[in-house]
Amino acid sequence: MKRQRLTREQSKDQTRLRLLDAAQAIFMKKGFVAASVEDIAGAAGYTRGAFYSNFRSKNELFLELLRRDHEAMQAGLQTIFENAATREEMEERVLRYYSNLHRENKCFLLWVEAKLLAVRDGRFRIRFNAFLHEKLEQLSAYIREFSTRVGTPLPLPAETLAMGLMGLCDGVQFFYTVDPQNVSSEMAETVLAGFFARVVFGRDP
Amino acid sequence: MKRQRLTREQSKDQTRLRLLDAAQAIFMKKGFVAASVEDIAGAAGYTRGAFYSNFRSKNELFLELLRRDHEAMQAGLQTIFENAATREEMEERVLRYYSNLHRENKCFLLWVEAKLLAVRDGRFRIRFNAFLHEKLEQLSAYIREFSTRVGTPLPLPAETLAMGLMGLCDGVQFFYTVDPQNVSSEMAETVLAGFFARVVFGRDP
DNA sequence: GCATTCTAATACACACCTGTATTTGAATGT
DNA sequence: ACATTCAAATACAGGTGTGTATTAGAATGC
Repeated sequence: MKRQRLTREQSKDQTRLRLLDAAQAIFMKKGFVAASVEDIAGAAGYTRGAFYSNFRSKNELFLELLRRDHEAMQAGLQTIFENAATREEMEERVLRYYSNLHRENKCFLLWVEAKLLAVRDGRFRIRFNAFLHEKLEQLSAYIREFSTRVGTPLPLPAETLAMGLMGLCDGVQFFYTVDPQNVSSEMAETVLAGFFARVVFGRDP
Repeated sequence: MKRQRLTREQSKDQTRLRLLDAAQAIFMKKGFVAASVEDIAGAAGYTRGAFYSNFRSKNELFLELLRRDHEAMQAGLQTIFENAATREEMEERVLRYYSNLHRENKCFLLWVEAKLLAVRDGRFRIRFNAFLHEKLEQLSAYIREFSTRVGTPLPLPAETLAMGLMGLCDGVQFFYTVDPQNVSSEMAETVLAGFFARVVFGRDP
């Protein structure tokens, strides 16, 4: 266990990372607006000096946070289509992935906060919407890919399906997040699976 | 145009109403957390004294605001089923209502803010979830009513349909609200109508 | 080893908000 | 008319936050 001296770059990267992780936790707990720069720096074990030396503003840090999660989710999506199999297996895999999204998606609240910020801050909106747009396009591409692989034409245009499925998932997850007492994880799954199967496959799950 | 002296009760009701309307506007513009009691009172043409004399807290006022909108929406929903008609006309009416919700729903952002607050404030959550729960139950009831009227069994349990449809609508409207440039009102309508028709009617709109 | 460079801490000056306590003045009741 | 009551304004006593400017000290380079 050698704790050797860190070079400047290593040290700064470490600080940056700790600030990002701390900010994520604080944003989850208190919300973006209520989270102060002091809270974040403090939770990471620094003072505001470290924060402003690493990020121009809270918004800047937030976008970085979203970029991290955006890339992670993109990577997760990619794995579904690897190791192609029979049509039945593909359908089953896609359905299970979709109807369990609400359990995985740890950063959901972050994206909701970001959307609200985007509504009110034009600068932020431009950069944020780039993520949303990319997400929609990637999902559309996967949907087309799926259609080709299973050899069935799509019931609706890929873009329409993409937006509907993302919207549905977000909407249902919001219910689940706000009121897990009444809206159980199983209920959310039932809804997602039910709608997905009817819209995409035209049958029951 | 007689501007006669107001009685105490009238005057207080007026103040209360102005505060509520001002708060709604401010919450929309700046968000609930960023809105200060001073902002609200100021926008209504009063000082904080008037605010605290009419509401216990910002949360309290917020719940009142939600109650107003909740009742208005409930009333809107009720009108669809009045003047029963043929099966085709009913389906058409329901479909049009649903796929245009995102245009009417002026207070959408208020409900998003409320959900975020509910996640973080236990007291608020209990009272807020009562609204959500009631909304879900009412919608389920209407769905059952619809099924009876058109004489077709439901493709999914009424509760499942209710949650899915509400979630879908919320999710799609969020896209539309955040990025109306890329996600047009027509696009939102297409998605809502497409999903609704496939899930509920098992056919294209 | 000494000067330089850069990260993070600290100092500063100011802005804004909260909730309660007290006061003011208009509406009410007799 | 006069005393009472109540809505809303104002006074008060803090508390928290911001961003910049300056400083301290460790890493780097010669």
